[in-house]
Amino acid sequence: MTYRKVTQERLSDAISKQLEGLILEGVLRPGERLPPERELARELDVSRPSLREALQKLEASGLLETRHGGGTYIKNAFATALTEPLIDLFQRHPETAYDFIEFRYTLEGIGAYYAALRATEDDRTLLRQRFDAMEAAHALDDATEEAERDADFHLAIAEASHNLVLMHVMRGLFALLRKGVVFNRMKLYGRPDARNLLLEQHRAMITHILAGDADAARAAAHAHMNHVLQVLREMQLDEARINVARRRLARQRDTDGDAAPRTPGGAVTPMPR
Amino acid sequence: MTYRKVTQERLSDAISKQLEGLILEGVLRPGERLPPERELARELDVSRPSLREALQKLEASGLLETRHGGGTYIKNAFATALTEPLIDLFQRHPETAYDFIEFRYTLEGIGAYYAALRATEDDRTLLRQRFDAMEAAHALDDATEEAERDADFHLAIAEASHNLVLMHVMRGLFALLRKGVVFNRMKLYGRPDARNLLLEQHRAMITHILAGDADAARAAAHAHMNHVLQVLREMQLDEARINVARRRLARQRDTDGDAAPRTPGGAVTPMPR
DNA sequence: ACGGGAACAATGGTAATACCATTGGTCCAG
DNA sequence: CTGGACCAATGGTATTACCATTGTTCCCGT
Repeated sequence: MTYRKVTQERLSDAISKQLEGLILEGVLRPGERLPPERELARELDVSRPSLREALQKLEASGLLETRHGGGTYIKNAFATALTEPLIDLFQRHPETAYDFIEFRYTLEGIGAYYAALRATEDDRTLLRQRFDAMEAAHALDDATEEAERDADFHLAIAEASHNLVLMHVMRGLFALLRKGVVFNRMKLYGRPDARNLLLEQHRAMITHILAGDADAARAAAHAHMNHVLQVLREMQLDEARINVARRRLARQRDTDGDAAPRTPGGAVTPMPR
Repeated sequence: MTYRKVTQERLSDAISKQLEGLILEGVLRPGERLPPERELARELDVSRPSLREALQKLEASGLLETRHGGGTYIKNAFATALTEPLIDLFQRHPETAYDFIEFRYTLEGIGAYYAALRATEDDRTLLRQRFDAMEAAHALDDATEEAERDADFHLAIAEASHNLVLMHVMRGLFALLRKGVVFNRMKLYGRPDARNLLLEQHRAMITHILAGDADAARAAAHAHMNHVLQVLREMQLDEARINVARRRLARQRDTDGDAAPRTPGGAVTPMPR
């Protein structure tokens, strides 16, 4: 018979494990600042040295960053590892903005779908908060602020989907957006009518998510991303894509061959073109 | 002119760097025992806490092993030197395996869909090559090799989808998979019947992609991931997830409320459960 | 009113010390 | 010779104090 090892886990390991879990689950968000060591130690009811050992370990694995005298901050190692290569890509090939939206189309759809099914009460509260904040920014006519709140809203959905991988990837992508690497959201908001439209699309998403209607939520998300793509296209951002010979070839097959949209029924998975 | 940053390196970092050097240079050999902390601290002329922080970091990166009351020992560096911090993060939180597969379900589906529509002749050639390689490994009964070729095959599909963002994210995911989770795959391949089944699922995918049947390709990808999930589930890997209270709550809503699978027709976007 | 700098509070980094827990050996009693 | 108790060595934890850096606030001189 095998006996359960009573190991007596090391305290610092237990701490780091717990913090690690919180980061993974997204309770602690990237960029967020941790409570000061003294306070955190008191709350966890451990000594500061033990806590520090735990923090050291997490910092070693790239999940934290400490600034002497400035606090401890959460890094998103996972998201950056996954999206870091993309920065380079976007800078050299701006035409990938199309791919970006196409990719988000799928992710936003699935995120909204799962969110409608899985959102806890906490999630719902957060969602409402984020939407209200976005609406407030909208009323203030502050494009930059609204773009930020927009991103927050989408991230809240990703969190509510309770798929950690999806959430982290989404965070990585939005980190790119925020840095303005991909394209300028402000341009999007610069258009007079588009802003209202965007808000309504967001409203549709949250409504269906809160109602628990997964299919409708996904459809709303798809419609939203579709619209974003439309605007993008009008801006001739996709012109640049012509240069990429290989991809043009590929697209030709796609558009020439099957002129009819390959989008099955209402439950569209792939992005209509 | 740019000034050299007068960083004021952290003491514990300096210590760990030095020890690390000694280990990697082979001055300290694997299996060897380090002097007791008190003594070492005295020799290096640092306090024991500082030394301990350094040791913790080295232990976290797998270069050391400490036994309570028994001393500190050098571990074989090369056995663990390659494991990146993110990898063991997943190892320590096995419950993310489910999310991982769920996420891949969507990505593989959409990847196969687009690949069927957009694959160039070059893409098709590469796909065939990768599949043949996988089949060859299968015949050789080499589980590790087959897992590698398996990953290559999936990446080829992502490339053929001609969505650069999708491709890069997929690469990132597989980078994680190759190192950390590969051993999970081995278990997968360890099952006698499963191997054949997996191969057939892959065959279905490539067949439909080459035939340009996007819907069928996506369905095949979904079926494949679904099967992987099934096996994973049988291994009770998802048992560990129970501990995460917040997420359990969320899932309950999902499974209790909507017992009927929320998967519309054949064009399944969300992952059936 | 404005700008600059000094003072201060907050916060991470280092150190010293004491005590606890585990390990492994030694030695004694049976 | 064996079992068990004791003990020393050694890593783990906690407490405390103080130093170093950062960021802010607020006052003073212009």
